[in-house]
Amino acid sequence: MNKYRTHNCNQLNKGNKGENIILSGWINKKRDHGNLLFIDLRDNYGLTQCIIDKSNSSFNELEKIQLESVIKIIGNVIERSNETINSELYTGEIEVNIISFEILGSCRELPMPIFSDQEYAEEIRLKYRFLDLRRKKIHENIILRSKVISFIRNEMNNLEFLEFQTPILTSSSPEGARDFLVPSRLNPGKFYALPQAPQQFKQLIMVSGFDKYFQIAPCFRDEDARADRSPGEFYQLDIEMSFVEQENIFDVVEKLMINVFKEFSSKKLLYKKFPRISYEEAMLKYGSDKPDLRNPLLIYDLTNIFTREDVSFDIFKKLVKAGSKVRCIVTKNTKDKPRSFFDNLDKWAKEQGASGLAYFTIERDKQLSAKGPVGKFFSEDSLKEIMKITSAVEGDSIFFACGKRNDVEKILSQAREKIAKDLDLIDENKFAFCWIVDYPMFELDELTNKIKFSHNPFSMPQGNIKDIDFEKPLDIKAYQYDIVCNGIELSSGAIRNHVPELMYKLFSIAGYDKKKVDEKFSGMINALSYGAPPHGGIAPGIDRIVMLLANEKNIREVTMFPMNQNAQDLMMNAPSDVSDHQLKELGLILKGKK
RNA sequence: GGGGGUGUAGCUCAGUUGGUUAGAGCGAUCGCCUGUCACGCGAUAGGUCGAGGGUUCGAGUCCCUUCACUCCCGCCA
Repeated sequence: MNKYRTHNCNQLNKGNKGENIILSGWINKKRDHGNLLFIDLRDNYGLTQCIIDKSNSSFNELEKIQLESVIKIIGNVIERSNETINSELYTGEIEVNIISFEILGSCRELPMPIFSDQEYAEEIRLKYRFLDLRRKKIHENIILRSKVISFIRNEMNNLEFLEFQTPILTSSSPEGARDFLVPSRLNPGKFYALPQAPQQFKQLIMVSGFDKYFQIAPCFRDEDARADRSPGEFYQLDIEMSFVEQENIFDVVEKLMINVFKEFSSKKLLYKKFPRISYEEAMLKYGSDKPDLRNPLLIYDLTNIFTREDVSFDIFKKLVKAGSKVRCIVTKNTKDKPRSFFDNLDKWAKEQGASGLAYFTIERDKQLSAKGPVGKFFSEDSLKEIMKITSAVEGDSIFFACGKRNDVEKILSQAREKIAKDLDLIDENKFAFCWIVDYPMFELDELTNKIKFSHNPFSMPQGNIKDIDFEKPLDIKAYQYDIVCNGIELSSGAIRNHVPELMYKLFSIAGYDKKKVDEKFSGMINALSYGAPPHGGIAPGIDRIVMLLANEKNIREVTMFPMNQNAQDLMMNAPSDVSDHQLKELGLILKGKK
């Protein structure tokens, strides 16, 4: 108890009847009956209805006070009559009869209402974030975030992981995302980089012999935003363990995810044991390495159908001959869907930059036939073969895309989502987790046609080191894995390569000579040559986990002070100009603005 | 860097085929109202229709440019 309050705004009930109390909070809502005034007083914890009538000398002043002003109320608790009980409030059986009040913080006219379920332009929400955060839904999201982080920290502690901080000012790394750079005053012309992740540090922690590490780690990447990706900064549950295999990591993370999601959501887990899907299979069946497994639609490869004599769909046949792939999505029992359903999808695909989606529906008159604009090109036998490959039956429809493998994967992945949404196939009350495993170590850069790391250069290639065929680098798989939930990539991780010679070898394949590796990764490579344990880890994204738990589609809804899409903080005006003096001290000259 | 959407009162939105003085709800201000909990009733104020240019007798509406916000592609080892 202090001078501001004896109770919070979600505490009083019938048991407090007759007590003299003090409450402080924001004026959430006023209902003015002329000679009788109701005030809903709000704080972090809840609402309490307060009441005052004309006989009180404070009435006139209170009647005029702005919503969202902060006031202190001295009053007594009275029981409400049966008809006036509000069962939606914890404090709904009582109200506070106001004796006197005091303004603690007055409020100007609001740029946006607080007590409302309306949605507002992002610009105004971000500029007045401190007001936006008073609103119920987002206020609760931020509290949820706090609780989730606290729960995770507790779980990790119980599993005997040690929490360490790693540097925020570190060195720029050549791989990966763009770095945020910080000029060094003491080392003119040189720059720190903010860590994209504590990747090297957590490995060095293992080399230092600490065995099991975690951190709720800030990560900084100067890349463009998406709905599920904050520009600039985000948080990962960074984990690293020594003397482990892939399965040991899965075990820890799977249990952690199950505990977190059970604790904070009433939605059901679709799988108790998270399915493992190889990268290759994911790309084939879902067109993506972050498939939403709630979505029952699957992709099938029909390239070979277009080499048949009895299929006369010449456009596709020509493309297939030139190396294109044909893949399809089957929709069940859609024969009675209106023509517009099919045409809209074709139109939509074209809008996405694809060449469109060909389609037909399998029907039976006397014999099997394909109904739709391209149906006539398929013989009955070819239809049977298609049905065999795709498990399609009469009444189902088939949507085709043809093109380069990457392009087909991409458009069909998007089409899977789009069709499932249109047909309402996704159960929003489920969480579908899965592991994506067996990532390739390298991939071909489409622009330069050179081999590059497809994921993390520090990953351990699969198989016995002596048996790895370095002549076929694109065939090398890595102990590299992602965890995905409802189509959102929650994290990726890997068993690390702790063998320096092997590291040099892999880097050389990606075009880095020994000198460059020594230069760019000196801390790392040096450390590995002084007795490094086998180790591995993972780093689930905290923001995205909370986003899923809060049932939000946008990461700003679970971020207290987010930046806008252009990486600006509209409340704090960041980024901002700096003084000439500051620039001079840092040895920087600006070339001028655009 | 590219593509889509949005931009009208403090807030959320409507505004027909280009046609008189640009509307509504909430909020604000003023008045009435003693049991509301999205209280109710009445009145008043509040507009560079994001900005600039163009077409037209006439533009919120059509065209061009541009800005802001947002979604997507690229990017994100």
